[in-house]
Amino acid sequence: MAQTERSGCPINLTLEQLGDRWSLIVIRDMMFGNRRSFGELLAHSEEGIATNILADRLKRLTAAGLLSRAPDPAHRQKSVYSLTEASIQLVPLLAHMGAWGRRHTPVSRELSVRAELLEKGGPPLWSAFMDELRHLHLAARRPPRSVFADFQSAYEKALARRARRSKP
Amino acid sequence: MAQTERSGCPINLTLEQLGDRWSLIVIRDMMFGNRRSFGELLAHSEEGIATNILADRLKRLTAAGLLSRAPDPAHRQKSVYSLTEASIQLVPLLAHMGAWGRRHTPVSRELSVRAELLEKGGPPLWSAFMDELRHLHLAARRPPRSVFADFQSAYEKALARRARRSKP
DNA sequence: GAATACCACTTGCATTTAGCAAGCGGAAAT
DNA sequence: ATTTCCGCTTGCTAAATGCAAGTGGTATTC
Repeated sequence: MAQTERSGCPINLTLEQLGDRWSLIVIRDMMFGNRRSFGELLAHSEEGIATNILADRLKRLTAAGLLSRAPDPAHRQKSVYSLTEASIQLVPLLAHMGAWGRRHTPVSRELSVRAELLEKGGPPLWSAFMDELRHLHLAARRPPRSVFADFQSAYEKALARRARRSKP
Repeated sequence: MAQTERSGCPINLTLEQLGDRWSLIVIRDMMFGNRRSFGELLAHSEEGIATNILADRLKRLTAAGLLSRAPDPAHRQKSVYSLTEASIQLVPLLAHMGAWGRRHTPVSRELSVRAELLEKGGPPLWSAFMDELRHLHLAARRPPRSVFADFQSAYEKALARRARRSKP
């Protein structure tokens, strides 16, 4: 989708930037899954993103200032992609998408736990998460608590609960 | 975009429902512009939606339970489209899209005033607006204040301010 | 050093979606 | 009867997505 600026409405302009099938999925995976390289994003894509689409989106989002890219100091073939302040500020938007989706679409329980926590935690939790993302992606100071760790442990609990529930 | 349920993640499922170029634009126009017919949505489309896309989206959103359609009692050729509870619950999402767009995209001042009010008003204002939309679209009780009227007058003030500013 | 594996894409082709504008058929107005 | 209105539909082109093989450079293994 070309950047066409069909109108100056903020909702429209946000959609022109992010309103395709895959951009927010890439940002979600970096944000919640801490995927930072092409290979990680590809290998762990729940939705099965194609290589050409992933390459295209990483390039576009980087050009638009929503991601940044640096060489991986540990491995010369790889780049490390990071969120920028602009993409970190999408946390409330993604939280609302998660909340709406939990209510109106047939979500899987395990993949919903983060959305549930974000909804329950509200704006204070979102701010804490954004601070943590600034630490992980922008070299900001480490915040006192890890929202990320909360998400992970809730997800693992949900997986364990499911494994227990599916016992014969 | 076919409904493929590539994963059970709520963000992904929300995107599968609404993550195309036009669905949220149609919902926005119904919500904020009170456009209720095919002809109105077409004639007042700031972004110039094409007739085949509009027809397709109205059909899809209706089938998905995000819009409802009834014959227009005043005019036999027309239908009246209404938001449903599911689409009314998109207000916070659209509010956040507007807020993000105001910060990160080159918005026009006049078309941003609603987004600015929604951001300033926060969740209490969103709830009031949703109640008003339930009145307008779902025959719920009329709420005490009109958020809609606030939006309109702010928009008209911004237009007047622009007209005054462009005087030679 | 040669062979193999890894890495991030790129490519070629098919399918789907968006975009433009004329066209269609029925209803309403003149 | 003719013209206009109304909500689409259609035919065609352009753009985006999707699949899977291919490419070229780097790193590791034998």
